[in-house]
Order: sequence, then C-alpha cells, then structure tokens
Amino acid sequence: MSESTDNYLKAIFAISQDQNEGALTTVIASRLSTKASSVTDMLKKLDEQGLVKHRPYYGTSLTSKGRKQALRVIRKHRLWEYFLVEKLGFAWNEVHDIAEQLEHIESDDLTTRLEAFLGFPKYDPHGDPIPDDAGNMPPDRKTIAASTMKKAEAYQLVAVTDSSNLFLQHMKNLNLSIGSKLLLKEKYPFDESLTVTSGHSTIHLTKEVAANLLLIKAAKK
Amino acid sequence: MSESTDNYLKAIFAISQDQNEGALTTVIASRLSTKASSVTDMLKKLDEQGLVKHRPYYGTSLTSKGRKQALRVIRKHRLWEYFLVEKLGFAWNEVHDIAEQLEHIESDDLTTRLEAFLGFPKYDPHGDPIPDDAGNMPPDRKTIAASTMKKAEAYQLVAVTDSSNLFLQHMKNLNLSIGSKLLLKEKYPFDESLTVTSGHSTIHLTKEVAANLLLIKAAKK
DNA sequence: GTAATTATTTAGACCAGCCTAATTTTTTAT
DNA sequence: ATAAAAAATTAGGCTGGTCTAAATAATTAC
Repeated sequence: MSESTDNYLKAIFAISQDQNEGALTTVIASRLSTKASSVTDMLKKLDEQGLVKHRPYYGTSLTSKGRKQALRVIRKHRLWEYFLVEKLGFAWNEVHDIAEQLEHIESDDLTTRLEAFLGFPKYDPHGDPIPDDAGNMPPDRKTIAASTMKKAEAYQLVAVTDSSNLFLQHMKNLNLSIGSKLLLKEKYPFDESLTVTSGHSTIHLTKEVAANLLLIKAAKK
Repeated sequence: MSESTDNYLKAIFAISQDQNEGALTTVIASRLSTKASSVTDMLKKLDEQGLVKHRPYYGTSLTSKGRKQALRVIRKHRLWEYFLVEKLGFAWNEVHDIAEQLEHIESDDLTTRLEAFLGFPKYDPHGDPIPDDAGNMPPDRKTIAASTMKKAEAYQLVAVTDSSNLFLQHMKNLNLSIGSKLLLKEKYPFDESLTVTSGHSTIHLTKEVAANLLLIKAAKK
C-alpha cells in the first residue's frame, strides 16, 4: 500500500460521504490536485487490487477491502491530529498538513499504543469521529447547525463542516474553538446572522459562519 | 529532499563516523541494501545538489549543507525513538523501524515541539546523543566499555555500541537496559568474561557482550 | 435527433530510483 | 611489472506515478 494508494482511497471515501454514490473521476482529480488521466490510470490499478469498483461515467466506489484501508488511514490521521493539538499544543488549524504525513506511518502497534496514550479519544480536534480498530465510527452525536439555535438553551460547539484553513483561521479570529459554550443572544432575520455569547464575550456570526458550526445541547451552566 | 536523499545522507554520515574518512560506494550500497550502480547514480545527483563531495576510489563525504541535513534527520529519529519508548511504552529494541519512518516527517515546528514535550532529552533510548536544533551534539560522556570495569566501583549502563536487533534482544534476555546500575563481581581472564550484579540479580557477560556495553561511573548506592 | 458540452480514456513521454550486465579504473599481490 | 582482485561506472531497462495532447463516449441542450 503506497502513500498514493492511501490518498486515493481517502479521497474516494470522503467524496462518497457527502455526495452520495460513487466518486467521479474528475472529482477525484480535483480533490487530489491531479489530472483526470492520472486518476484513470490509478483507478485501473486499484480496481485490479480489489480496492475499488470503477464504473465509467457512473462513479467509483470502495470495496469493503478498500473501505477498511481508508478507515485505517482516517483513524491514524485523526489520532495524530489529536496528539498534535492535545499533547504538542498546536493550534487546530495548523495540524492538517503534518497529520497528512503522519497518517502514512505503518505500524498497527503504533496506532493502538498512540490511541491508548491519548486516552481513547472519540473525536478529533475538528470534531470528526475517530474510527476504532475495527473501522467502526463512534455513535453519532445529534448535532444541529448554529443557524438553528434557540434562545435560553445552552450549546457546545463540537464540530465544523468546513475544515478549510480559511474557515479555521476565521474561527480563530472570532475566538471560537471546539468545546466553546454558546448561548444565543439575538437573531437577525434580515441577513440571517446572529449574535451569541461565549463566556464573557459576544460574537457575531454571519449566516455563512453559522451554517458551518455544529452544536450539541449542553448542560446549562 | 526526498526520503531516499535523507537515507543516503544518514548512511554517509554514519560511515564517516566510525571508519574515519569518506564513505566508499560499496560500503554505502551494503548499508542501504542497494546496488553499487544505484549508489553511483544517486551520488551524482547529491553531488550536483551540493550535499556531498564524491571522489571515486577515495570516498564520499558530506558537505556542510549535507551534514546539516543528516543531523536534522538523526535528531528527528532519536527524538521519535525517545517518544516511542518513554511515552508509548515500546521496548527499546522495537522502535527502530518505526522511527525510521517518522524521521522523514517534515516540519521544524513539529520537531521543536516534540523536543519540548519530551523534556529536552539529550540521549535516545540506546544512549545515542540527540543533536540540538543547530546540529550540535550534547557534550560527550566519558564512557568506558564494560570489559574494563573495576571492582568496588559503581557504574551505570548508558549506551551500547551495537544497535542491531540481535544484540538488543540479547540484552533484553539478560535483563539489561540503559540506566541499569552495575557492579563488577568477578573477572575471568581465561575467556575474558565477567559477572556483574545489577540490583539483586547476577549477570554473566561474555567478552562479546561486555565490549558492546558503555558505562559511566555512577554515584555509589 | 443532432450539436455542443462534459467525462473519460488512450497513447506516448517523463522523472526518481532502482536493477542487471558489461566495462573501466584503481589497487594489491606476487 | 604484470596479473588478479576490488571498486566504480556506464548502458540500457523497469516500475510507480505523474503529465500533455488527442481521441472517444456519454450527457445535455435545443
């Protein structure tokens, strides 16, 4: 399993996640910043190895073998992100590229020891679930977008839907992070923006921002 | 800088360490388990990049740029080894191959944070010195081989000269590890073996083993 | 239903890093 | 000093993964 193989499997997994159904060649290409012809070549090889099922114009999907491998890589990526933030003190918007390298380290023993060392975390610093050794995701948290917050209810920010550095940086500027406790203060129907309080500060969330923040109801405090 | 480049630089560095003077092509080849012709190819490229100075039949040596890069890789390798043993609980003879992968992760920020997280260790689990950020090795400890131990003197095992898995495994069987406190009990001139005590147990060291154990004088206890 | 657009594949090439086989250069032995 | 041995290099080829340019297939627009 080369690093390139891992990256293709991860990309196909991610694409099949949000847009349901198979991943189109062009979509894979754009996600991996590569050319469609390269993707065609590679998919042929992955298909031969039994990792994906490739059907032109319809989409490529992972076989169970491919999905298992993709989950292994995602597991490693998220555990390392957790390590980088919780143990080494990185800001959560700085860790992606490093985790992108660490996820390719091969050693099951390392992965299980790392997981134990970290205290068996279930979600990474972006709020994404960490698969267990068998590839099972932790139970879903019933999250709501910040845009649907209600007054007099306490919330906790547990995940974001946009993990781009641009958005992560914006959150940092707003002084928001995973774990922040939020209360709705005001809603502005005109532009669908809202203000919330987090601790002692008040934060204004535009419609675009609010849509990307996932919350759970929290014990009032 | 590719992983392959790193590995060549490391190999040349290590060879120049023990056998003084430049590394011969065949020696590099055998150390990297590759063929002499491949080494020739690669040395040409490294020379063009200003990382090594290659002189046929005489030996290849690192330029200061090459040495700097080699030390960066060695630094990462040894910090990761320390991490694997001290934080993840690996046995010290299990960590080499994993560190061999981790050493190629690119991020100076990661390296400095890791170093701080580990408490600025000066020696790795095999007793090898860890270069600092600028490539400086910690001050030499004046070690002696176990074969020159004297009675009524307390010693501590701080390093080994053979880091092969075979030797490391043997040490584990003997119940010896870095940090062990040793006292000479008896010397047997016939086969140059000796017996030492470590805590409450007595250990018999053959000539071959004793030559590979490096000790410092320790406070008596 | 034909034309235009979009998606995909093929053909041929490149690069890093490795290989084998053959050859050349240097060193060593006698 | 010459022959044998050792060290190094060259020539040519392979693989994985990528690319560009050209060709083909499917979808969509009208």
